[in-house]
Amino acid sequence: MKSDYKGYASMMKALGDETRLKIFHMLAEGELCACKVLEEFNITQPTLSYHMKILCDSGLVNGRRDGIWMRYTINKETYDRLKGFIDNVDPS
Amino acid sequence: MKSDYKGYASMMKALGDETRLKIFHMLAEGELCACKVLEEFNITQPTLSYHMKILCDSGLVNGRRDGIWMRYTINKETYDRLKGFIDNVDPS
DNA sequence: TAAACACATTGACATTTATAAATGTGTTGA
DNA sequence: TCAACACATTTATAAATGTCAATGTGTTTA
Repeated sequence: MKSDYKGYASMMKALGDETRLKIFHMLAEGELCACKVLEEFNITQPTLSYHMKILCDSGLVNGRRDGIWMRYTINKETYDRLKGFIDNVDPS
Repeated sequence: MKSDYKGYASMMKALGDETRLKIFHMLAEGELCACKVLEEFNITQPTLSYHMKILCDSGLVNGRRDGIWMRYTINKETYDRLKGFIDNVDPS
């Protein structure tokens, strides 16, 4: 049960970008398709796709195909693990 | 009270590196001087200094001079803000 | 089957990051 | 004052990152 620093660091890194952090917060409201996310930012579609890949690779976000669209949600299990990790840091 | 995404992203980025994440966890046990931290890693002193600067700049860590040594602690206030931010993401 | 749509991948590029070697700075003790 | 110590800063460099333009892929509909 030793801490998986590499995994947690990759989650932190995924959230350590302003665009991705905002996306993550948007997903907190519920599932969104890529096109809806894209509307909120001044970035190109390939750039969004790149960011979504990083979020998904970190495990914090799930993506599923729905016909034409990609719908994204927060992976609650991974997210809870991250919260647990963060909360267990108890500065004396 | 709009979210300071830039600030939170910089905290996440600070923790989004395995070395810095481990340092942060070490500091959770209490104050440490740079030399003690350095013992735990296979990095040079300038590299550690670089990482400590990033942690301090993010606001998550405080450093204070104590004679010859630099002693580091977790900045509880900033850390609590980060926890609050993370906890307020409520995936539906 | 072909066109249109939503998204992914590739290639290129500028910027940022992590690292070490060399050097600088501030503090203590002889 | 000088030497030694702990740490910071500078310089250089290789690797990673964020971005876009161009192109590829899979899906739906005409």
